[in-house]
Amino acid sequence: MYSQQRIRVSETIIGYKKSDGEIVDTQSAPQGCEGCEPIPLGNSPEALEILRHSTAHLMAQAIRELYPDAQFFVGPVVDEGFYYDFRTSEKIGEEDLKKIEKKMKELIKKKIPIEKYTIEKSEAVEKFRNDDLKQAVLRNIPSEEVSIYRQGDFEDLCRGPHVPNTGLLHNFKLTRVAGAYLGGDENAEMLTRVYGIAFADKESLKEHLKMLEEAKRRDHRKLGAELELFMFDEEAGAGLPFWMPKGARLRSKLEQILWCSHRQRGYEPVRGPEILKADMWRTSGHYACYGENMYLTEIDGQEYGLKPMNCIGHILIYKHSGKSYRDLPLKYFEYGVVHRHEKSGVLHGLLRVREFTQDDAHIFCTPEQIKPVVLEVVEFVDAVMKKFGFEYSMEISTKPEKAIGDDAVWETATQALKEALDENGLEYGIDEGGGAFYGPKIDVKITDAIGRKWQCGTVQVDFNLPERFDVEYVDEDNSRKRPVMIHRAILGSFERFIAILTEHYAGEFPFFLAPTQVIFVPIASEHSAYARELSERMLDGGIDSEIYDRNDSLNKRIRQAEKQKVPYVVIVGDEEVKSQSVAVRDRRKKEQYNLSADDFMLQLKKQLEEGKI
RNA sequence: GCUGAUAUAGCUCAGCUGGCUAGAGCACCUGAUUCGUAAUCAGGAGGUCGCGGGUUCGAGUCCCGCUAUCAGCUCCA
Repeated sequence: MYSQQRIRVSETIIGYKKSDGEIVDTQSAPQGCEGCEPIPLGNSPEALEILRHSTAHLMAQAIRELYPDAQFFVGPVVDEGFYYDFRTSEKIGEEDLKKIEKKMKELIKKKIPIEKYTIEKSEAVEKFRNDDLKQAVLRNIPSEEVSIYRQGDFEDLCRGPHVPNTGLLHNFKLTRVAGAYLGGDENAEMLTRVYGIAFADKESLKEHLKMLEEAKRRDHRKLGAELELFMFDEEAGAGLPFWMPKGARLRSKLEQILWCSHRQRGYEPVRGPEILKADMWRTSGHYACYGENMYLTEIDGQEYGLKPMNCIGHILIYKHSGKSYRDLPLKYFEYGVVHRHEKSGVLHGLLRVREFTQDDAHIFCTPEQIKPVVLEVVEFVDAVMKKFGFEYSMEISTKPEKAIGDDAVWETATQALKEALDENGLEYGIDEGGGAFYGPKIDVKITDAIGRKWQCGTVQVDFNLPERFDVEYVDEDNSRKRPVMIHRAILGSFERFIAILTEHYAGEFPFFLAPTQVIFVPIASEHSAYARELSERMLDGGIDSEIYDRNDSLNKRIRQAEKQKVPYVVIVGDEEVKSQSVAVRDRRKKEQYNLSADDFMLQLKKQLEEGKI
């Protein structure tokens, strides 16, 4: 991804890779390392590991010089760079990062050697006796010996690896400052965390910073405002999205596409109420397990809860009439609006909200049907993901320690999930013990434009709710049996999915989803009638268009139209009216061409068809 | 929820260490202009400076509380 550095730095060896993959630095192997692969300074994963870890230490050294009372916890390398957690009496803000960077650059110029020595753990405990954070680190180290790295006056307990001296650490950038719980424990003290990124060469750093800029440009919150898709209102409440006309058009198109694909796959639409008596939630277990996330209220002395999930509605509809084995598998689906009281700090545009709509379905089936049903759902997921060009990965989560149901059923269900994926030639990871208490599941994770992973689709096998609600069917031998319930969502939620779509396409939605698919720009006012005529034809064909015929210059209206990122901007003037044609600016092809109005309509209808799943 | 930061017109932002009627660009309204592929000109209107307290002769500016947003942490579709 990043350009290979071409400069002499590649001659500098900063460590060795052992056959087992372990990295040793030059401090640990001053004589070299026999049978090891040398690691030249560069952008290989191993070199970056060393580089970034050392940059983290360099940052700590700079922070110590600027804030002498700073105490350090840990400073690891992570996917997107490195960070260091620490505590100081002074508050550190974004504007202080420059100061720290400056100090780091001074230290780089000095080319301070980075030395390593090893002491007994007990010695280390004594050495850092006044530093409770280091004591916490030491408590987590099982070995009897610990290593310490020293650069100038700065020393830190560390396993390494590090570069030989600070002069090799030119290309870095501190990216943000934030708080982080000590040891990741919500109830523990909060430390200051500074994040940074480092590369072996300047070009790669530049590329990375450009990528971050691009991510900002694609941010669905920014695009959502620019394209007038959705909004929030401070007085209405946090995490409660409003869909504006263009956003609602986009969403409605997605809903319709998905609705058809559900019907074609044999799903029956159902709809449950938004609010149910709290006793229902007690029976389901939500009240106990999920209660703090639920919105509860009292009506006529009865406690009610706004639904955080749609399962109960579907179960009650199933139970309303007797079911036979002939009815199974029975697939109920609903665009279910749910409310969950998410913590205020986690709300994030449309990606994390308090009211959202799931493309939810519950499939009631026999244990034998689990496998084919799951296979069908996975194929459905794959078709949808392919339609939008998403990369995704899947994970099977197996039986957790606290679980209900006997092992044999768990085994059958888990095996069914695995086989379904294997037979579909799909790869998956295993999250051992990560299942829900009622059954194993497959999670579908989409990778978005910035490389973030989002859990969207999910397929869960549930033996619990059928039991709790006494759900039954009559089998061929006239005995009453318990069906299995499969909970599944393909998109996850329309809100989150549309956020990801927006960033994925950078606001340039494919034709079949675009809120406005065509913008007409009549050259002069007398051409508006022709534009209106075409616009109405389009609406008949299910295509949304707008006419930009305000009293502005032609250039300005074209500019405004282009800024909407619509697939087609159509210019019409005397020539077009005369020949019943259109002059098209095609955003996808980045071309301009003329064709007859009829041919254009045909082209658009064909493109609408591309939206079918 | 926690840590830190931010909140000025519909949007993006000025407004120095508290000092007379709070500025700009875009958007909006009116008029002129009717144009062949990314910003025509002129005029106008629009803000109890997020909300509520406090300090002060005087608060957009300082302090406290609340609300919302942002960066993370913890959690999740």
